[in-house]
Amino acid sequence: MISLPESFVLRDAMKAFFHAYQAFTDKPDEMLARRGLARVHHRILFFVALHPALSVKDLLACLDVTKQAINIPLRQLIEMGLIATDTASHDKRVKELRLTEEGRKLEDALHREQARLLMQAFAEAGQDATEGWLKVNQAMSLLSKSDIPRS
Amino acid sequence: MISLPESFVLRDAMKAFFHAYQAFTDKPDEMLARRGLARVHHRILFFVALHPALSVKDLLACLDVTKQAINIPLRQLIEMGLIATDTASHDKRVKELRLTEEGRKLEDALHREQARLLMQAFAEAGQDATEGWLKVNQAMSLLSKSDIPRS
DNA sequence: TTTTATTAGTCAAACTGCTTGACCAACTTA
DNA sequence: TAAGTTGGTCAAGCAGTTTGACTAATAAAA
Repeated sequence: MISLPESFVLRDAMKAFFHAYQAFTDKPDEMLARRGLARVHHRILFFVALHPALSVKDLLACLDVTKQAINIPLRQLIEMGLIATDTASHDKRVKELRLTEEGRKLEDALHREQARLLMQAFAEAGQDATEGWLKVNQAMSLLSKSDIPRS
Repeated sequence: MISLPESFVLRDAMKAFFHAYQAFTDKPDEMLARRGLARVHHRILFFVALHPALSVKDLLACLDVTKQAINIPLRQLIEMGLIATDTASHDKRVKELRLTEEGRKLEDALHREQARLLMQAFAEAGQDATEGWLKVNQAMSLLSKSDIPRS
């Protein structure tokens, strides 16, 4: 049984969560803006990096948005040569999305920036806290609807 | 020293963070939408609940947005009788924002929904993990620029 | 084989949330 | 009195998203 913190403590935790997420997206947003890109582009790059050969449909499910929402950003990434598409061998309808070499470079630069922030917070909080942070986020993310679908 | 997870593990952690935050804002967004309100309104209500007598300037600093961004949502909340304003006694320029009784009710309903999700994740992850989660978020949020300013 | 469902893509219209920039009014401080 | 601060407003514009309607290619079911 988790000891219930009083209401104001829980609100402080929520505030910290809010600001932590804000800090997490801050630097990448800035880097992307310099290239005329935005957070959507990063999210696309991120999920394609994490799940190579991701289909468009699964990408939509990951992000929990409509296909119209990523239509233009995805097209831009393809036109800029950051993402490549192949038609899947098992089903010619589906496109498999992959990072190009240049796409991998950009995604990696953004990833390193976020990793730097995380590692800094991890170092301050300690090993056990880090493992706890991962565990709670994992548990909470499973309470959400949009995970990579059981294809 | 924090043991460095391999690249793909860190990406999994980031993904869990993303989806955890998504899950965290999901239910409140839905409840707000039914009233014709949005996440901005919630953020305003949340910070006013956490910091009664908050000034507009400090609210902007909390949210890290411009005054134009909250001009209309804040006005709506005041017109709907969810937020009340008094002029500060120490400085007649500053407005002190407070929740009305009705505002407190709505904020509380939203808060309970988020608390329910958090407590569920906490229960699954355990007491130690919960404390670690708080600790890392706290550390990370302090790495961001926008906290409540030392007034 | 014909029909239905799935995957991907597109165009259009609309709305929200946010930005920059330019102001104004009230008040405080130097 | 002059300068700075806090709050508020109007305007224009952009990005990200939505719903809705439609096409095309392919796969699966009848």
